[in-house]
Amino acid sequence: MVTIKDISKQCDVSPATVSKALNGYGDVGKETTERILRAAREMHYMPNAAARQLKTNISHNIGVVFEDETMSGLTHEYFSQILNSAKNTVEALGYDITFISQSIGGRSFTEHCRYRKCDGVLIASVDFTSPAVRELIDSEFPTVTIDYSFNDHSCVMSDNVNGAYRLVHYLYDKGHRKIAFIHGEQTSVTQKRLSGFYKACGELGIDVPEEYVVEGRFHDTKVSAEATRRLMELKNPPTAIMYPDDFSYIGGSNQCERMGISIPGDLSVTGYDGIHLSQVIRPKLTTWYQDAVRIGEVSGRKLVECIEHKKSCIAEELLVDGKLLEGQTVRDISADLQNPV
Amino acid sequence: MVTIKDISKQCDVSPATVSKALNGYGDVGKETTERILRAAREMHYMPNAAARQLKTNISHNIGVVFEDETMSGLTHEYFSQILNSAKNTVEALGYDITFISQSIGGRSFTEHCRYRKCDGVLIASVDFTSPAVRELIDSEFPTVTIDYSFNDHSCVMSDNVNGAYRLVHYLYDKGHRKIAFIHGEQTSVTQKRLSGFYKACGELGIDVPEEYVVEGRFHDTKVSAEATRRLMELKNPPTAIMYPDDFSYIGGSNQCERMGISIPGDLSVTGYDGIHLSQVIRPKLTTWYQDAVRIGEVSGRKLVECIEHKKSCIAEELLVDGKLLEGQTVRDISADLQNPV
DNA sequence: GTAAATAGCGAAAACGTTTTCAACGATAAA
DNA sequence: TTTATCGTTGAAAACGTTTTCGCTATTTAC
Repeated sequence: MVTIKDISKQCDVSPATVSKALNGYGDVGKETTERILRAAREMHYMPNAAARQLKTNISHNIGVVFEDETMSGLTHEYFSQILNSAKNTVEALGYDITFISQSIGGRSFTEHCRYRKCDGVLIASVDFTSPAVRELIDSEFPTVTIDYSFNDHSCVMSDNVNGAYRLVHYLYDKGHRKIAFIHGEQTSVTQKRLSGFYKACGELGIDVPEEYVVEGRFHDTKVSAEATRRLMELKNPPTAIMYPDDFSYIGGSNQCERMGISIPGDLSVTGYDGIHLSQVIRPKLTTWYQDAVRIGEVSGRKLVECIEHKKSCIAEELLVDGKLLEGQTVRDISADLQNPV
Repeated sequence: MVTIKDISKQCDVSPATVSKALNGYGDVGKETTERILRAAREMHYMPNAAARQLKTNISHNIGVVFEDETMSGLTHEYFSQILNSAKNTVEALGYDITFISQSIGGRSFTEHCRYRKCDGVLIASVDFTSPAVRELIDSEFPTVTIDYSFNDHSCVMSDNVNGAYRLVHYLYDKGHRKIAFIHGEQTSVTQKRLSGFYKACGELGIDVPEEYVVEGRFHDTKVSAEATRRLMELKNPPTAIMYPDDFSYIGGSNQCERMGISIPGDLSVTGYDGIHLSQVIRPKLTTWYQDAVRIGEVSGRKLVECIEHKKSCIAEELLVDGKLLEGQTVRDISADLQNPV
């Protein structure tokens, strides 16, 4: 491996000068700088990250916390996309990404980060209420969380209030007045969607029977199928169901088929996420697209900003817009409104 | 941050002794060792990875090469699972994972690995024919590839020959004699599946018209839909189609619906991969399950073995078994065999 | 002309480890 | 008693950087 010392010999200058030239200090002569840079290039010099880190205490390394146990992090397309996008973003800024986990040896997230001297940590798809995450949040590391907000820490979220809000509006425009909402577990994401849901319903004068709002589970087809069954067996079933995510819709769809309910003939539905799958199945799913790529970008950028300007960087909640993907799972029943069954 | 020096002061021994005690050299007295370990624990000592790496030239860090451009790596459930599983495996062995990419600055995979001083590299889901990958393979780094085999390098694959072979046999048992195969791009995986396909057909005396074997694209619903259309418009259409992967099946399924072809009533189909999705859609997909978790495990283990016993570790091709997941997309038409249409 | 500022460079310390080697005292062997 | 052996410890060098500070030579200001 060629080191700074090798270059210094080659160019007949001191190691100090080489280092400075390489790092663009104004401190060294123009001609010398050029000679050094050329030599470095020709000799295929690669800085030794460990040495640099040891000296500067900067690793140019960002930790990423993903859920371990259920594997639901990496396997979830939404989060995979966020991770991938964040990775590309921070890489362009000179940072690498290392997975952080609490290992068997009882090493916590925080300790793992300390061991690897992460410059900052991106936290996504994890149980945010766990003490391990709390410890990390309270630690010395700059953090950015995704889809969950801590006080005094930056956070990137897709605009869940607006997403649910707009879906309701869309359904309303299509003539729906009996709208059910199968939502995810009690998380802050769920709460925002609920608030968007109720806000829209309130504005539009839609009456929401208690039994129309049911708790499901993200990404769980069994639960969504069961919830769908219950809803459709009501004396007064809804004309539209909003699912917590695109994947859950699959369960609902299966259930409808079992019950002889046609989508969108008898029942209109919407998903959430806008993953690839939702756009290739038939009927194409009407859903709310969360801009995962953008979320990854924004969170990566924000984290790097926090790292490099720790002082001036303020904690903030960044909202990323989504958009409605109009598919074929919502029927326009506004004509029926005049003469209801 | 508490260092070895701090501990040495606390325990009234030299830093050298502390280091040795911590690393379990036999070299240091029993009582002293205990004192040191206790102090380390109490003071929350964390070794400085950079310093250690600088000295030992071992980073305990494994690079992972995933496709960048199309994002098809991380977003592909099969590969996500492999990655996740490999991650868990190597973490248990004391290694962390860092993503390796060729960055904008024109840094190649190999240079990136050198910069981070990766102890070894896992290569998956990438264009294996690219010069950048070739360079990495030829470099000083121990590598393990997934689903692609280089000479003199270890490689982990699911048993693609057997997978295709067994699918054909299964279809045959259900009475199918006209079996079409939409396969993926020309990769070594595809070639193995083709060879398994032809082997089974040969053994069973199944005649394979040339037009029954068509090149599609992995994970591409449009292409699979189009290929399905062509096949079903033949004068003599197949009674069964094998798709290159579960996702591609979605495209085929849509096409069949458009053409009024019922699955499995009029056409039997199989997928490949056995991702979550395939088991929750209706009809449930009959498919070949690739044990991604096992593949990740095996490749992680093998890589660490190569790293830690560079000398004695032989390059080998490791096959991981899969299994048939019987769904509802293959109809038993053996009764029809007696009196064909 | 002198004094002061500046540009360009190098010596050396430091970052936190690991590891070699020597030294020491104590014990075993001769 | 002397010598060899062993177990335990420490001094010090090394890994490849970065950065401070001081030095010289040159330029600028007066």
